[in-house]
Amino acid sequence: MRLSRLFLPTERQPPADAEAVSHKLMVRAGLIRQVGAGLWSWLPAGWRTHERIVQIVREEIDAIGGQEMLMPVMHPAELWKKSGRYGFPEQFRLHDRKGAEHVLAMTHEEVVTLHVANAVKSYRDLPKILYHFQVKERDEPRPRAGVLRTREFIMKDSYTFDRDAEGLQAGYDLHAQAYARIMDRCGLEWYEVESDVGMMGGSMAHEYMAPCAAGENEVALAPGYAANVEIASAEAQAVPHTTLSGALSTPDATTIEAVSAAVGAPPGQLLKAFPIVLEGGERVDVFLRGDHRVNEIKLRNALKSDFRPAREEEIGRPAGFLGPSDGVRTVFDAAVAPGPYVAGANRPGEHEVVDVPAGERLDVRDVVAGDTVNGSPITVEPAIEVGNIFKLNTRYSEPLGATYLDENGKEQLIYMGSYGIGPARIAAAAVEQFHDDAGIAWPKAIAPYDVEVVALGKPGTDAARAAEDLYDQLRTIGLDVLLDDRPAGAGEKFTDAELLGCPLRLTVGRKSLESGSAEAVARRGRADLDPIPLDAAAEAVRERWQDLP
RNA sequence: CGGGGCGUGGCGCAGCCUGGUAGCGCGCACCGUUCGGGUCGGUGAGGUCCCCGGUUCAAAUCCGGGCGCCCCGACCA
Repeated sequence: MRLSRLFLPTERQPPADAEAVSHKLMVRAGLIRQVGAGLWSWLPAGWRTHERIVQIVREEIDAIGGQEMLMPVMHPAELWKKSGRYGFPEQFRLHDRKGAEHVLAMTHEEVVTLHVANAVKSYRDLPKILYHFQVKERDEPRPRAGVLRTREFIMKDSYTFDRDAEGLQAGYDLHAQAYARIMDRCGLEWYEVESDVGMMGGSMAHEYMAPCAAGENEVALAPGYAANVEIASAEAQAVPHTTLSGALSTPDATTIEAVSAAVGAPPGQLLKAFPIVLEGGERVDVFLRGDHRVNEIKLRNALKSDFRPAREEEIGRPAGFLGPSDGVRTVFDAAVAPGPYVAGANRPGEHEVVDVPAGERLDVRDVVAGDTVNGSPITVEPAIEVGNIFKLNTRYSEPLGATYLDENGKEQLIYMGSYGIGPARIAAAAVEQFHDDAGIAWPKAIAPYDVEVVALGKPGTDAARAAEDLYDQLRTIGLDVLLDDRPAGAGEKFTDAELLGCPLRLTVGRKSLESGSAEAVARRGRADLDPIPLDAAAEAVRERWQDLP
């Protein structure tokens, strides 16, 4: 492609409101443009990257037996009512001219299950892996960071259909393998982490996380261990017990910090109260060490019930001075070692030292850096979720009637899994992970173009002709080449090339022609490579190419 | 949903407080110059100042309402 003809509007300055690196650079490099909140266009060069990622995903899902198809974005609302997923705040709803209700697809479990329910009759039809790349519409409360969190985005979603849990496990494992290959081929740094399955059913889930500063998730990492902090579990660092005893006057001290200061004990020697009401109405007081935070997802999972914070009148004791009490079910976090703690005295203005007995514990706290897993301290890093795999079991086959007849002619529910990947997020994550002050440094598998040839000197000069010739040579060996043939200065061309971030830059100019070569620079690290002899360019470039990241 | 901020040529901004013919840098067009890190000089095009209403002789500027966008937090089944 000739840069003189490419629609690649680069900007010297980033959008004023951009915060994330990928947001700034992708806009500046002319890859994406905003249309509205969480609504983005992909310009030609950006779309090339998107489609290269798509192709990698396609090849790997095909390789595990996936069959590509396409399902619509607009669905009859009835289908979602049937599955019990109608009316989420994130769901776009609309009416057609006859007044019939429709929704825009947030995902495609309902539709794919509908087809399978209608078409699959026998165990002989199973297993199946079906997938498509399709637009998802989610009315996010807060779209952000360019293409990282949008209201409309393309997702590869695949679905496995199996006769039982073992079959599902096999499909799940296949996807885990495919995902690992996809992440590697895309050149990302990534982790597979355990994740929460949510309230909508399912029994196992993993997320594929690309660590980077703009990440919205946090992952806890230790040798051999990786988990979303939403569910991460680790051994807390021990703290010595308090040496205080008896009643302590703590007027107005209703926060951990205030109590800690008032009694002269570090937060870890305090008990923090978290009064809640379970779904069924039961009151529970959860107590954690004062230096820990409650993790509502872990708490919900541990209690096997949704809950809400208790209102003051339901607590019946002065909020801010809560301690263990006989009248209420009491739960201690796993990090609360038996022994004395400073806790609320259940009277205003007073705390007291209470002895927490040994007994049942639930792990309901957020892990923090320095906690240990198998003796190794964990770190907590921000990361972007670029993919997830999820065991649905019979969550959708049941309401939508997806069943088959087994060998005994007995009707059985189909076991399902669902597996998503966001190509846009992979692209943004790659930018986040691989950039420098000058711009993007794409992994070679997903760069908009493989090589950018920079032609220096005026059109019609020897250098310009040599650049054209090099451009032709490289294209004949199957490389995607961008030729900067614009009538612009060298500085402008180099600056734009570095912004766009193609992995290999070849410069042809008066200087390089003296030795009959093109200068070669690897974008990653801006490293000078051996020059490319122009009379045997194809071979030499092929060689350099292999070593590029 | 809570908090904060912004809306003025394509991009980045000033002007608003204190009302009086809309400005700067970059970009763009043309001419010349330069031609290996955004060269230099000249000429020029381009704006419903987010929208509606009000105050006023006069509103980008003051007042009221609305819309849009961004950031932080909550949320993200």
